[in-house]
Amino acid sequence: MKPNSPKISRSPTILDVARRAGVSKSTVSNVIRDADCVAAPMRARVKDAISLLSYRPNALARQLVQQRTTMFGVVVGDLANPFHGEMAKQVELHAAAQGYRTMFVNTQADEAEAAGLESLLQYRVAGILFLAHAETTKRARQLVAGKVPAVFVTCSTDWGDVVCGDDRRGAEEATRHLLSLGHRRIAYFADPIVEDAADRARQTGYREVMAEAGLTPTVFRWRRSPSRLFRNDREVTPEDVLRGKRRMTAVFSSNDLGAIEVLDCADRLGIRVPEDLSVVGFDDVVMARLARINLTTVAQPQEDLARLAIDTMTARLQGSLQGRPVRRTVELRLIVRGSTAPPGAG
Amino acid sequence: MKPNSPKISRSPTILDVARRAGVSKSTVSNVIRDADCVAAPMRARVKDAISLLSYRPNALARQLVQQRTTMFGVVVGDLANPFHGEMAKQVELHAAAQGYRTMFVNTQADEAEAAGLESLLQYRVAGILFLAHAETTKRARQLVAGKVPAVFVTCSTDWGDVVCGDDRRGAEEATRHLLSLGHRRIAYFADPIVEDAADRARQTGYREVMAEAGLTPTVFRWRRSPSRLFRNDREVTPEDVLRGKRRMTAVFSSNDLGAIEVLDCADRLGIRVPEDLSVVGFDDVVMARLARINLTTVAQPQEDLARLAIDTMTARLQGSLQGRPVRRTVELRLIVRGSTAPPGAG
DNA sequence: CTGAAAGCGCTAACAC
DNA sequence: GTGTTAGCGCTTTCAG
Repeated sequence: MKPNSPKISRSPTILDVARRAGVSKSTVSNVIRDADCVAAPMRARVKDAISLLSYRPNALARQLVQQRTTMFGVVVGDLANPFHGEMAKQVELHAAAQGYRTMFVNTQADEAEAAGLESLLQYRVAGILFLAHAETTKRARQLVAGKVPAVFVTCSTDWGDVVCGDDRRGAEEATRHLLSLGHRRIAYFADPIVEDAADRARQTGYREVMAEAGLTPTVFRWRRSPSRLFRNDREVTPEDVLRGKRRMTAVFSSNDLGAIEVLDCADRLGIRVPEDLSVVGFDDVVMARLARINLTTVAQPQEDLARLAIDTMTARLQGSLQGRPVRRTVELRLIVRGSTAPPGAG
Repeated sequence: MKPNSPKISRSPTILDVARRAGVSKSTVSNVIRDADCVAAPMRARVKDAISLLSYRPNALARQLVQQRTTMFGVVVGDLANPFHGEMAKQVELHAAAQGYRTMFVNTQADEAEAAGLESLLQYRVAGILFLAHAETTKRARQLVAGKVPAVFVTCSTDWGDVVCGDDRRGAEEATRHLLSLGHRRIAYFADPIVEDAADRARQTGYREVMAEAGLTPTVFRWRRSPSRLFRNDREVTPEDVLRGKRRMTAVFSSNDLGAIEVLDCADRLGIRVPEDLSVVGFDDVVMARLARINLTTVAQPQEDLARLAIDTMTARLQGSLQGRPVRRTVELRLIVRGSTAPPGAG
């Protein structure tokens, strides 16, 4: 109604700044974008007006007109999982260092993932980083493939760039470590929360080294809630595996959480680690370092992985990386702690 | 140059859909916003066009014109910390359930926090949730106070809504538990990563119950990297505290991570838990449940905290909550596990 | 119930 | 160097 009643406390726009400084919109725009075509005194005047009004550029408007955003979508399996939490942190850190904000999408349920991805795409994120991904999910592919670059960290796919550790070599090293200690009956325990491709690679490393040594690989798989152990879809108890004459003397777990579960079982069954049972994990989560856990494990260099992932993403965005998906791996190294020893060391 | 060369694979806009369906822009808009003023056949025609072109609304454009976004900023101290990881997960989940996306800002360094907040404000986030906050940071206040609603979860301030556990009562209960087991020399160990206000409240609970029982409170504080213990700014070793005639028989730690650190020390010093030393933590991180840790602790109901935080935020946004900052607390409860026992139980 | 028109705050040519 | 102008993709009055 009253034409000159000011809208209360609307945040100032570039136009307000321009009026205040007595210049035009574009001069202000030039100043805030650090364009080099503005005279020093003019620039100072504009900057004064900016801080006077405490003007803050509207990223939405800018990105709308520029037709590109500086946001990444990050799909993370479960932030409560310490490995994912740490990875997420590193990814956010490196993205921020490159001027990108991150939108997180927690997922586990398939439906949530699809909805989350859809929403990320509506925000026109510049790219999507997958810190977890079920390969079986064809949905993700049809949703994002070709629209924005996707890079998969610590998980795998054939339709996007992949950054991960050399899982197979890592598993080989772990298995060799157990062999060199004198173990012969070494089991592989698969935790289903490990991505399929990573699990396969680790399993392959394990199987190969076992075969080389003339030993039979034995693979078990956890099923969650409540935790139960399966071999070839036949349920077996941890007791079956860890007790008796034909018992396993060592377990190589596909991740640290699984390894810690094995420690728990051992404790319950009164089996001593490492005297009666050696355990090796994978990831080197912070927890693994605790004196009470003290787990021998294959360390994943989370910071390197995150940096490489962000670098790959920005390379795609700048066009310095083009064409077919690439796969970049980093070396893994075994950290020997107190959960492994020669069999019968007690 | 060639006026009819189509821009290659630009994502379709509302206008493309309108043309394809032979209607006007606003009709399409009415359809995608589920406005009830569109005839069924028309709506169907538009929907066909939408899926034909696989049109996806541009959230940036929408939010620019609506002058409000559906994004929350989330300031998180350290995602690698399992308590924060879990909280972050719950917050993301509940925000998503209310139709809000979350932008995470990792912080620890003061500078990073300011830069992160600035960037969140440029994105015009609808509100900011603090999952960690150093009260000393006056910067945050001048940056966000009055601009967008802020809610502080598990940390405190006087310039925004606060959602947290009843730290004092929780600490009282923990201390009483130790007293009732027969302990008299009970120390409080403060971990500096716990927010100041929370630490104060927990300490108060501890001191009060000690005083009631006619006992002297004894407070120690960790300093990080390398972990060293201080009392009144005088360095003392864990050995001083946990060994000898005047040794403490119980430790109440301001968080689980600190409590686990105490377990580590005990292990190194050959002190048995709980026979020679009882330990109580705070938070109930997943780790605390491990058989090897098995920590008695005050549980924070992370999901309740997250839900309450999001509810508070949305209430502010809808205007159903107005005026001065509110403080909402949830009850905490003690989980008794294996790290506590009567003194000299061995 | 549908369509035309006016912006949201900003950038990016392109004249002056 | 600086100002003018035309949109970015969408919502939202307001006439038909």
